[in-house]
Amino acid sequence: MLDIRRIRQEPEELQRLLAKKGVEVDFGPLLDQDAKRRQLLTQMEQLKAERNRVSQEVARLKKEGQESQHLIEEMREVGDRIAAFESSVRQLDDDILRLLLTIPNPPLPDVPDGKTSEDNQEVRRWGAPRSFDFAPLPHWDLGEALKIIDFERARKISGARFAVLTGMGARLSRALIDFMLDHNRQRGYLEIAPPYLVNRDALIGTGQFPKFADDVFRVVPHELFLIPTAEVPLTNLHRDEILAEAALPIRYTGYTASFRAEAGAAGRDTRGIIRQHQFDKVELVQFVLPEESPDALERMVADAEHLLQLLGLPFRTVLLCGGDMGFAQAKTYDIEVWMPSYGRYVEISSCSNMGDFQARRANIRYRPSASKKTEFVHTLNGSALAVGRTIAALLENWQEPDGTVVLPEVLHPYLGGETRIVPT
RNA sequence: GGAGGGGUAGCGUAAUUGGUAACGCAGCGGUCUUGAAAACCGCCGCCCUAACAAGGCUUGCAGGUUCGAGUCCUGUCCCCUCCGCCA
Repeated sequence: MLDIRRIRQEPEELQRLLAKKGVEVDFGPLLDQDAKRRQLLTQMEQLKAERNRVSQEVARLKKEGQESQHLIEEMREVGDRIAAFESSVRQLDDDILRLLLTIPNPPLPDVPDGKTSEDNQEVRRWGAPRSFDFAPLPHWDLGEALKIIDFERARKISGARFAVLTGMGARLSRALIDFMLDHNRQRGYLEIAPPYLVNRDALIGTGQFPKFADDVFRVVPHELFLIPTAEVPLTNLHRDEILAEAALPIRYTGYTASFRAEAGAAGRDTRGIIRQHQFDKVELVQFVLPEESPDALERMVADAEHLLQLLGLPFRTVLLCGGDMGFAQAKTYDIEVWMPSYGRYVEISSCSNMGDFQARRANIRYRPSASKKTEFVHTLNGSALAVGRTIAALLENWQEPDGTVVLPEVLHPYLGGETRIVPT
């Protein structure tokens, strides 16, 4: 959420930055309502000050046994006027908040211009796509041949965009989660196991609501929502809290299933496990001092990249252009893994600096030791990594001509010493 | 799901028939001290403001009654205990 004071002070600059995301915003109505609200607020507070003063006077007169009826009648009328102001101010508050919640986070100045993923900037490349001397299979065919992914039965029990992992598929998934969590913990993140169902305020806090409610599964009649990412519960852990400066940075990692309705993604990635309604992910979330968030983002990307290096999966890292960024992000790096079936790099992690955007929505602050005033922290999040896509990448990149799949060494301890997946 | 008890600043506790939130601890700053402790003084919820002054708001949340609500009324959320159910 944008700071209304900043909108007052530099609306043109904000409009210029938001244009990088391809968003045109007219702050006019918002600023009008803001000005009106502050004017009404002042008048209301003056009346309240009078009422407080006279009420004290009434108490004093009563104690002394003196008549106070005329004051009470006077204040009854003042009370009615206050009530009228209150309802106007409340209405304006609601309107202003509703507008603010729909304005995206302006990108940081070093975010490149551009409209689509074509305009993203590649910043790094690691490993090289393998050249196969046989015809490699896509992971959906491999998964069925190895009997480790069952799409048929998933369709039966749940529908499209679901998968059942079987045998070594399920074990590989569990091993990856374990491996990723251990790795992240060793790099300074505290492991968290959060709820998968959250309330509306949590989703407003991280930015999914109110604008992207259609992408989230809603559990009626409880008004709870299935998390679209662990970012939601992890970031909201500190909603409405004032953190000690000494406690920062706070780094969390957590495994959860994630649930996305994928509204508007019809026809994309329909085969395989790249895009599912339910998928596993290990997430990183950080709360940091504002001045430290740029460095924290670089470090977070390196943490996620390191996992891919250990797994021996070729990847490239791209800095997203404004037009390809999400609603709440101030700066985003995507890490893309080489996916032979696609013949290109595919997103396997997205790491973002959210600036104070989520902190304002979720009211996450800290108290700088130097000053009395509280400040908003900066939040960051990133996947490390998306488990389903990692499985797909491992199967495709490490398949052998005989139909088996070689498992990277780092996973052997997590798989009881198994070194490859063989057909059963 | 049912019954009962509870929610006041980081923690622990106050507040007369309704009269405008008090105290202790912790924390921060200062005095004193070689340093520390102790003692003493100040600060120690939020908003508005460039900042100040002034003012407003704040007893889980949202309403209501009232000149005035921590206190009375309604709804709701959360926590605890017991019963029921349950992995």
